[in-house]
Amino acid sequence: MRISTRGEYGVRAMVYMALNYLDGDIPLSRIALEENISQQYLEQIFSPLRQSGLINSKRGAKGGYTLARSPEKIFVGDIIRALEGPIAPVECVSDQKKNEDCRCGKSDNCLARQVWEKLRDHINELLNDISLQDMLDWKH
Amino acid sequence: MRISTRGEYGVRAMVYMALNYLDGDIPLSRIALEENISQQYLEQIFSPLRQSGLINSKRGAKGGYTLARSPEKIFVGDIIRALEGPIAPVECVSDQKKNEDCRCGKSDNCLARQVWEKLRDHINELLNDISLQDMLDWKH
DNA sequence: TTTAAAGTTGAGTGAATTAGTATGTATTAC
DNA sequence: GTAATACATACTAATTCACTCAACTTTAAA
Repeated sequence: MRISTRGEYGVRAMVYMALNYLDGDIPLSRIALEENISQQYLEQIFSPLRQSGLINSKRGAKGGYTLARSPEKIFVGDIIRALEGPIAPVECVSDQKKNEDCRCGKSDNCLARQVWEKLRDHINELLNDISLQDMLDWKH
Repeated sequence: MRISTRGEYGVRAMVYMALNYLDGDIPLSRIALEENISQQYLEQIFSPLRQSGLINSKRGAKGGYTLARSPEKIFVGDIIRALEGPIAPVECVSDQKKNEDCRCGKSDNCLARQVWEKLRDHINELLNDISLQDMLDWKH
């Protein structure tokens, strides 16, 4: 039950962006430096964040990234899903999958499946309810 | 955010054991057949389940496995933890780890960490609350 | 108009993990 | 003694992870 470093770094980077929301465009070099993450790896991470519409980019000198909307409108769930795809503890309860694709072969009376569905929904509800602004507010 | 097939198969096998709780010793060959899981792989999965005290084993002909206690006293969280270790979305909120080991270097004001802690606790609370008996009761 | 700073893209890579197989040993019922 | 079972260890092919590397495009500023 681990998220990858993409998700982990992505959340940290987005929190950093939220903390510095008023600074305008923030170059990756700055995030890489302050969060101690490889800049080239961050580039890979920011690409799907941009494609998901969570951040805007500006190319060229003095360019960088900005949050696409205010921190209270961006949720951890958005970030994780952008970076790791649909949140699902097993393949057969992922959005793209239908019951029939289940490894277990039980089309509708798979008791285990109901656990995975509950777990999936629980995780999504939690992560969809934590905004970047919520996280900023936690700061003592 | 996936669990491994060990956890997935482990839960299915344990549900099977619960469904057939009154049958006495159940050999792996039967579970492997009915749940369509490799018997050799199941052997690897049952070893930590036994070491965690969730099942008892009897060797030799007519041997097999039985639940170590009744289905209402065995929880999905027990099974997952036995097979995958502590449930934690990132390493730095795993039981074994201390704050200082965190990749981010922020000893106590890591905002991201608080998300992972909430997520960890949420998942554990859910899985610690679903017993095998609960699952049997779901059966239409 | 040049230059440097920045984003964008795709390929490559070594290490680790996953999802199993394969093989052999020990124990027990009959 | 034999067959059925648990137990244990080693092996492996494929995949994923966590990056690095290299090339290109765009833009601001000198």
